[in-house]
Amino acid sequence: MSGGAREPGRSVTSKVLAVLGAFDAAHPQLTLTELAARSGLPLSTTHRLVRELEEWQALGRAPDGRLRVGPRLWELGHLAPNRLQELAHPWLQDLFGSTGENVHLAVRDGLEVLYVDKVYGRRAVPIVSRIGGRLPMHPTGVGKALLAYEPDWFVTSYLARKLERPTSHTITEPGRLARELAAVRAQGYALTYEEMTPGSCSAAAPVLVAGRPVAALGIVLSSRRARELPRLVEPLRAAAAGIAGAYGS
Amino acid sequence: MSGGAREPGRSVTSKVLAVLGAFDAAHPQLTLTELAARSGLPLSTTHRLVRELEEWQALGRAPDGRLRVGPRLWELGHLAPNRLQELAHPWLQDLFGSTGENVHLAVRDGLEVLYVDKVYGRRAVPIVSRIGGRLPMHPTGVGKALLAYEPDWFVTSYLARKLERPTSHTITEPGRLARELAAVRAQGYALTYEEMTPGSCSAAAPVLVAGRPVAALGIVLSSRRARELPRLVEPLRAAAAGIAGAYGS
DNA sequence: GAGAACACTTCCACTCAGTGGAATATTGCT
DNA sequence: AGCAATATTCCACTGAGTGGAAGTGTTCTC
Repeated sequence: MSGGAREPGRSVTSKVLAVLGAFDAAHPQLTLTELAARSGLPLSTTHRLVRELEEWQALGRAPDGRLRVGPRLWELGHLAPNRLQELAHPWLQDLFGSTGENVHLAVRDGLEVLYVDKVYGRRAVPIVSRIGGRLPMHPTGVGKALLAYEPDWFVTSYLARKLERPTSHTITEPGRLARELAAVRAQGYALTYEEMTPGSCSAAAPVLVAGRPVAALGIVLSSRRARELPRLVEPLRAAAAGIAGAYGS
Repeated sequence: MSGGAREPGRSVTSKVLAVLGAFDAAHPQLTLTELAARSGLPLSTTHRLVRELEEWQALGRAPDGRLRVGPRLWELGHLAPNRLQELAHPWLQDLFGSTGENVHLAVRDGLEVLYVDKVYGRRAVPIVSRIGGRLPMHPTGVGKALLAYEPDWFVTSYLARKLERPTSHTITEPGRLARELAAVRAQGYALTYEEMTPGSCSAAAPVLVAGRPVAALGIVLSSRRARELPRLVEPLRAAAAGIAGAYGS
């Protein structure tokens, strides 16, 4: 038999979405073969879909010929209204203006933090967070700030899993992490030291609206400057409170 | 006959893209009926596609139930690597820091400017440009800065069309616009006064790499403060030159 | 430079997923 | 309530989509 019998029960739309969904922060560019493997589709099917998506500029090519998200999706993505970001951005900007440090805003999405906005200047420490990117909660400042205000059942189930350990400073022992979160709740902000990336440390404060952690505001600097963090906590909390006030109304 | 004969010659993928493409800056949210009309698809087909796209969070719902671009596309869009933005952002940030004014970066795409980045603070004048948005070239500062450095044939064909006239200050008379562009080229920057939006004025400088206008950097303020523009031109040009230097290498 | 390993592209007979007009349900407005 | 606009479901028909296999190009290694 030469003709292909179609695999039953899968819509074309879902295949298009599988192709798009194969791209993520860890795999921003892929070869056709990788894309086929990641989307679970036969190579020839992937090839045809890619060609159409490329024609529409939904996908593009990196200089080396690998596939990546194209300009049309970039444009489309920016159409998604994001009330939180629009409203919070001026505060991030102010905070950046008064401190000169990397500032970012994140929300919880599932068991991860999703970065929603980021402001950085010329002499920024290179940091891992990028807008639209995701990181686990327990090694990040914003993650801890958010997690500390989640209900107990959520925290318990979060801690019950095997926790990733990106650096040797990452706290993964459930008891210690639980105590850490209690401290965050008590003082109203979280601190990290090289728990996610060697060489950087951070402070973060939750944006609490009616007691619910709708977002967290974080500030990141080189770990050599860790002792400057305490000075930054007050402006950080003030900005977080400002965002909370604006968001609540 | 009750069953639908399929319209021949159109792939499902193209229909999915037609649905997504129906959203633009002028129509960020649509009802199902509007969406069907804009994408040129039958209502029932649109409905089925929308349901799948919604399930995958490629589309979402506004509070009033209208459809809009969903979080998954927002996330996907941010994966599109944008070398220009990443590299230029620190300069916009610096420029904002030293002036406190709205700053944005745009490229030419076809006959329009496409806004690639924007930095604004708490007391920003509300301006029309938004990241991912498009505007015509002749009424905007960045548009004029870009157009002035395009080859003659391009400018001629641009001016030959009927030009939109968003405000009474918009220059649409081809001869006058051509002279304006010559002046821009002579002085190295463009100025506007209420040509796009009543109440705002702007200055813009091209980012020239090997003589080609790869982008333009603009600064926008309330038109009541138009006389402050000249002071801003030098830092603006310096930042544009900095971006050009970084981009060229 | 022969040969292998890999990545990409094209081909084509088979068949079921997608189709869209019409019927029905829901919502909003007067 | 009565009407209009909008959203959702239904279903018989069929060609668009399918994917294995063969063909082409590119990049290694020996």
